[in-house]
Amino acid sequence: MTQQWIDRFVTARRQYIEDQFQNLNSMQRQAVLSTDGPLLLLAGAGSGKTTVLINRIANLIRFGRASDSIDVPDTVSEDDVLFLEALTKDATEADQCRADYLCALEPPMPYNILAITFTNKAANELKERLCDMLGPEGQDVWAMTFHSACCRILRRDIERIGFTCSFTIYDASDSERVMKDIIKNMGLDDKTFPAKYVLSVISREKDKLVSADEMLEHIENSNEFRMLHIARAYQKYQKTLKENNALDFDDIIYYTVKLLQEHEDVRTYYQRKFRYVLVDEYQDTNYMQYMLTSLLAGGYENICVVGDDDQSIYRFRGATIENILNFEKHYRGSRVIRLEQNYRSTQSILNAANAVIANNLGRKGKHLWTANGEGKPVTVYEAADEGAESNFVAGEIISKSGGKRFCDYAVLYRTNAQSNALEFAFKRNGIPYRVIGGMRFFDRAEVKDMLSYLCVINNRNDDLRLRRIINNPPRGIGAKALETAERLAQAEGQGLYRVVSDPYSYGPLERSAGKFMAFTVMIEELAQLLDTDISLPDFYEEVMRRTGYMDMLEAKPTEENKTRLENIQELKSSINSYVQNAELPTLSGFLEEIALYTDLEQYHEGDDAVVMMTMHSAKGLEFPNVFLVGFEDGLFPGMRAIGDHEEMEEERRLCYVAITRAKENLYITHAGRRMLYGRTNAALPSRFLREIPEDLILKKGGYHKAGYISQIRPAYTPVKPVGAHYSAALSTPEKHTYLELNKGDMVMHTAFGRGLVLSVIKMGGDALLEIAFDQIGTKKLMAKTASAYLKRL
DNA sequence: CGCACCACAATTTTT
DNA sequence: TTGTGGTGCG
Repeated sequence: MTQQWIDRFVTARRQYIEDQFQNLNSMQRQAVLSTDGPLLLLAGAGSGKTTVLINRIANLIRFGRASDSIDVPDTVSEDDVLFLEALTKDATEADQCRADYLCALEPPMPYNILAITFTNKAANELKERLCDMLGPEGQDVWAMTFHSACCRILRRDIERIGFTCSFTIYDASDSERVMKDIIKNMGLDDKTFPAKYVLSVISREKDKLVSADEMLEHIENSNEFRMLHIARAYQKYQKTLKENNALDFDDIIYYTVKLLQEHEDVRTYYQRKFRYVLVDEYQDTNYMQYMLTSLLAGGYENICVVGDDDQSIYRFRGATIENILNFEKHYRGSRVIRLEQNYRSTQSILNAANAVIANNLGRKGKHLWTANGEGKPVTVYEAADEGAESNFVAGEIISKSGGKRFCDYAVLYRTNAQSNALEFAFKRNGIPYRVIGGMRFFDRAEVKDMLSYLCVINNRNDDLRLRRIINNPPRGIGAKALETAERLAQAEGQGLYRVVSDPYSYGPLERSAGKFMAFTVMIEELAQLLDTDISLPDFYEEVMRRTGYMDMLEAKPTEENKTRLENIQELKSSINSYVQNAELPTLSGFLEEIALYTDLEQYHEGDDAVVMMTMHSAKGLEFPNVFLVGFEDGLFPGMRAIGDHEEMEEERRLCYVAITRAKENLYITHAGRRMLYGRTNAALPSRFLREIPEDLILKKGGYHKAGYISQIRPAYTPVKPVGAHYSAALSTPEKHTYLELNKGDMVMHTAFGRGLVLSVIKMGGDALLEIAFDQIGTKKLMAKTASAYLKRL
């Protein structure tokens, strides 16, 4: 064929493929059709990014890189070109088949595609929608979370780094237990070295891919004794976990990266396997996850990341917004596509969100718009206290809903503790509600106990779980006997189970040997049971009985124990559903699923109830009516964020996420005083409220008029009030209208009382004041905001 | 060994 | 105010 024919073919091919994605807008389609090389997809809230992801994968499987390429196979004839050009929208099935065949260019198999998400929920949604679109072969796409993908990789090759493939996964509380023991054993004070803090330092090191030894090396020549101890604790912690054949959440990714880095054959295997890598919620990835994805995509460099820098709200967990900001530096020749059309909210809601987020400096910049229409203004309600605030929310829901479709309403707050007041109001008003978050099913003691039995049966090296259950229910194995056994195990460099299962070989254990024996025989019998063809649920039933756990609960039928009994029964239904869904159900498979599972999905059970959750948990969700409560400085943005620029930007992103959850109606409420931690404090409206243009806001609520504010707010005298500027000045004081204070000044605050200025730090046109108040202690205040309430003494 | 009592701290938490 | 974890006693 001549070049002209080839060009015509490429054009016709592109046209045909484009026609297959008519349901998308042009930016979305561009994202779907850009198959080759690194691609950064900046997808604003509600811009249909999951749809894009699914269609992109569909395009890859169906047409390979055809939509993005000028390559034409030699087999294509002039006839074919004419056929494609003549093809109409209502082509016969046979013609479509021929067209598909002609257009496909090196299409990958489903298992050549890796699509990584953060949550199980997102992964499941992806899988489901893929299967809807592609049929059963959608199952073979690697659509899973970071952690489950890594587990899958590790189960295959982890033996190369000294674990066995039946490894256990430790959750945060397991890790804490281990660390507490280590701190104690090292003779360190658990006040100066709280396990949580030590673990967080370790977590950050792991994120940087720094091993315990490397950390110690770095620290050794400095004289940071604190870090030195932590580095040693890190070493011990990793050693303990290895002995227990256990990995924590960070290890799952850390070791996968190490495995890929250090074993060329493994790396090559996956780099050849994954022709296309897609990463969802890229703004939430940390360094380690960046390394992982970049290693996995290192073969073909076909990496597509989807994210929204404005929705990065997990910095505190190590997520680094830099990954998204630096994508174009990390991957040369990358393309960037912005999805800014929003299909979720009204323009008013988007305007509010745009206005708030515009105050952030470190961002790529996006401007959401919608064809949905203006919509109603944002309702802002000022309440006297959290009780009144809750009543307003309850009242509004009752009058608006008319008792129907409660599930169309969501209440979002900054901290879980805020749900209490709301729950009272909802109960009083008979509004059905559901609180998401807080205590999770698999965190309940009795559930963890039963799971611990299963863990020990699955992995006899799991000392941590063994210790949890060895005397639960009580078997007369006391702390003393256990301690002796542990010392023996330590001395021999063996696992606890080894010692305990052979107690007669150890003199010091003779008194409790019988009891140890009885316990280990029971475990062994259960383990043998597993080798028969017993079903997993039946097996679990046996575990509940033979361990005596059920008897223990039935023996004392208190209300509490009845609930516990129900909970361990409920675990059986989890096993049931696992068995039904898994291809090849195994105990270790179930345990892995549980370990990597959070019951966030509980929300989609579909009962008609108002949902309450934190703004963090609401990410990715949407509701027709959203209430954002507790918009007060000190609560949202939180105390810690005030005066810390980075933190403040993160809070603002959270605010942006919260606002963009609403489809039709958005309410924002704040209270003049709020009880927190048993203490009532005066509170000022959140600065984020002031960032929303007034013309988008409809103020509601009589509290303002009831005069509370005018009581605490002293007559504010704006500098030279002139005509129309007067009201503007009232709501937003201009630069330098604040009280100029110096270190050492005594001040009087209308709400906080008398105080001494400890420090003044200038920040732009504002200043951060640190004031020690006589009554309530030291507070950080922004001069601009506080000036209205402060006077010099 | 189990229970009661006290001290203490307490954003957010996809895995 | 709430929950949790550690300690000490019966």
